Amino acid sequence: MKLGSNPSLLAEVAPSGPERNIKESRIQARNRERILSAATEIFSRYGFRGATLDQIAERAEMSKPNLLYYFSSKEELYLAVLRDILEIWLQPLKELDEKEAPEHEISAYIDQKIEFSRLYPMASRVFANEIAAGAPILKPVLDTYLRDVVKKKARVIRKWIKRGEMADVDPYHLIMMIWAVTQHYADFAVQVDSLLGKNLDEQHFYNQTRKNIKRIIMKGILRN
Amino acid sequence: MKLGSNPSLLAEVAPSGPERNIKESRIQARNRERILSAATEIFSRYGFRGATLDQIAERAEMSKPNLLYYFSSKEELYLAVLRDILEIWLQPLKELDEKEAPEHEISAYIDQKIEFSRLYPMASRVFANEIAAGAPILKPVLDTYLRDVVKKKARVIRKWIKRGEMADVDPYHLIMMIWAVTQHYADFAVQVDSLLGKNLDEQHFYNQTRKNIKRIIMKGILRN
Amino acid sequence: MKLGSNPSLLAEVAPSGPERNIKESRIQARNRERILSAATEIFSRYGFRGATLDQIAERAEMSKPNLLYYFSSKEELYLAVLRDILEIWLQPLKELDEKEAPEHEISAYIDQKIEFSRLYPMASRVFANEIAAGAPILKPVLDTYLRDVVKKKARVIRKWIKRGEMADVDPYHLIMMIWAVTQHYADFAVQVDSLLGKNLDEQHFYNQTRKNIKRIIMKGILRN
Amino acid sequence: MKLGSNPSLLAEVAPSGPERNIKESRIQARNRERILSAATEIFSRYGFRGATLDQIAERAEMSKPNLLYYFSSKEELYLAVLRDILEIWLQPLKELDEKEAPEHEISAYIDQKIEFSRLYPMASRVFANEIAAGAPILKPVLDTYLRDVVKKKARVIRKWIKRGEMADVDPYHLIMMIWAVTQHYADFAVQVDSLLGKNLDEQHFYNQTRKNIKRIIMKGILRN
DNA sequence: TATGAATGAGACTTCATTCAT
DNA sequence: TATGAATGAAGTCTCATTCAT
Repeated sequence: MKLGSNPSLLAEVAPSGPERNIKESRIQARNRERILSAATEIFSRYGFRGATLDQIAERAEMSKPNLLYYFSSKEELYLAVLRDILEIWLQPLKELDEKEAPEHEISAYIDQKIEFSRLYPMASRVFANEIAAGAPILKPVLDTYLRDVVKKKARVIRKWIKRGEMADVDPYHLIMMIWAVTQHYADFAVQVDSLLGKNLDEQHFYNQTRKNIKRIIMKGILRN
Repeated sequence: MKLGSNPSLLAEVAPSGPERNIKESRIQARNRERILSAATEIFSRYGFRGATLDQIAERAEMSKPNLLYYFSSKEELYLAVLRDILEIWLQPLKELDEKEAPEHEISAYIDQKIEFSRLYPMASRVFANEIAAGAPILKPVLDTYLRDVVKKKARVIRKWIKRGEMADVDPYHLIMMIWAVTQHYADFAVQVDSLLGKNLDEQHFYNQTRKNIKRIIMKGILRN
Repeated sequence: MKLGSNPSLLAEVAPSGPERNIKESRIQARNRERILSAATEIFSRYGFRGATLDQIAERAEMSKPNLLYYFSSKEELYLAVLRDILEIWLQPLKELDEKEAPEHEISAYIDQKIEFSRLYPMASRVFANEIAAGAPILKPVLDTYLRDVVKKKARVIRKWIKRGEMADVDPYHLIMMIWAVTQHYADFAVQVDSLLGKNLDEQHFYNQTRKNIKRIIMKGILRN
Repeated sequence: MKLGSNPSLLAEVAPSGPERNIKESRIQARNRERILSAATEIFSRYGFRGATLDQIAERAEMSKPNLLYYFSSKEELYLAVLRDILEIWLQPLKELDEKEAPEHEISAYIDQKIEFSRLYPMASRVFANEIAAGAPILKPVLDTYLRDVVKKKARVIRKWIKRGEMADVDPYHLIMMIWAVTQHYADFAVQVDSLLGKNLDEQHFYNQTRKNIKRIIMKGILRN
């Protein structure tokens, strides 16, 4: 799934009409994508206020007024970026299946979260910044959409516990713990680099990371 | 330990002399403290760029030029805030003692980190924002000071492992995992609130949190 | 030659393309010129630090941010003004021709310098202020460009002396003397006014000036 | 004569009273002098607006409020500096004596002006800056005091001309020419340095200068 | 769809000056 | 006489946004 091309949360007018419009629509789609990608990068580096439309426009190889043709304000652009992120970010959680064994499901979930950190570290940091700043923009979405998704999955975990398939831990805390641990490698990347050195083989690093996280968490939720 | 009064990183002239000087020095100390406290709050809410000296000055009940009389630029103020935070933040880690049992030491460490999240959530968020933004200011400190402190403590953990007192986990990943999990409750407080509801008893909430985190991590590092 | 339209030192994109571009480029050229003219006036009156962008923008009938759209900082604007001045100022010197008689050449040079003082007294004063202040901005240009131009012309004068066509005076001192005397009437205009009264006919005044200066200098360098 | 200690133009309350006051008055005198000297240096480098009281106070090794105790505003301090300069600057002109031969008198005058440039280049530049900036502060003094002194001496020169002791040149232009040429070496020192190189022996340089200037001017005003 | 030009609202910072002691 | 503390006014510069084409 590509950032900036998520149709479910980002309202897009369905292009319908003569061929010329279709072509233009392709340009539009490409430009939107380029903008969102550039914005993600710049927002992740400088935060909402720190980022400037100039920087984003330059990264997207586009004039500032043209950028504002696609997203009519800085805030709107920021919101679009956040929505995209949230969707990809929640996708794996939605897939937790109570019919499967918790070991398998939770292990797979951790894998996917780490993969997200590896693939979209900048997106992850935009999200982290927004939340750490008190979610001025995203609060409503957190209070409704996020809350509902998590509530549903907490129920799944509770079922596993009731069935005696895993230890009796608070589902919410477990979920948050997994989030915290897996995102840490994206959000605090500089710090991680400072500690471990930057010259590590990325593939190897993420394997190590995965192994260590799983060793502790999976053992921690085993029924004893 | 109070924010803004840390003498080890923030150079403060020791007030010694006639009474008049002491009094003036007290004004200074009090003002510095008020500024640092106000700055922590504002920076945590809006990030470095998003925060304005106007806001900070108002919060500190002080004119802007007077604020700049104490900290000669926004960046210097920000740096002072970060230094203070880093020091308090690392203190508990420094206390890990290889002569004690790892269960006790790590348990105590987790307690202290959670306590920090509870007492200084805003400070924690300033730090998180800085790191997520790529640590433009703090990078040098991370690469030297932080790196050294952690290296020393990684050695302690490795000794415990060698002595067979705990499971064979990577010390760096363990430390980062504890950081990730304990800070999450400060840094992502809004998100936590959205999920758990805000009307929870703080005391009870942190007890729950502590219990759940420890249950998983302590079990996860048990020698099997 | 008009101030602010000097293409040799002040990079200007050559306008070439469809009519629309030409028109816009004309706006640019016109605005640049207006700004440089206004800046010369204000800088001459208040010096670099004393001048404010507000004043310059108002004189140029333009908003301050728009002014900064053309010259991205006060210093850049100042530099542009100085470069323009230096070029016009040195032009006449470059024309000294060793194949002609020194009387004719030096006489013509004095004429041109006085004319410059008459036409661009403000520009001359900006230059004088910069140099008197230690040339914080212009030093590098003086050390290279100016130095080279003068060195070349000193050689011309030495040739005249060798050929016995004029008295044996130091070329550098002669050139500086001419500068000093001719610029005085622009740079110290207020003082001149105070002494001679302001109600003098400008044409007549400059004729008098020219006559007196030439009488002394030309006689002074005659081979005896 | 020392800069900053000129009692004729700079109003000083005559200290009279008990011994203690006299002592303090000595401190006062010393401080005034130090301030004026520091101010001359800073004003010469940065102009009136460019200079800051902070810089001057630091150079004078004094706190800013204390400096303002002696000169109650920046403008007042600047005026004091200018008055001092003007006095020393005019002194030699006042000594032109019609009873002596013009060659001797004018030659001596040039000597003294060059000496002033050599001894007080910074003072000379403060003056130059003020005049080039339109003499916002000094205009009244120029219009009265300076005007009168020069008028008197112009009469002396006219007498010499009438008596046939020198060529028939305009006295005002002659005086201004001497000013222009002799001050040039102080006011445009950086430019002179750029052209001639800085590593010249100062003594030798000024001898050369004097020689060249006199050769031209003295020859120029000879009766033919 | 695209962009050069323009601007109002502010942000940081400096600085002469005053206050209180 | 001296100075730490404080501030109002102003200055440079940035930036999201709009205008005109």
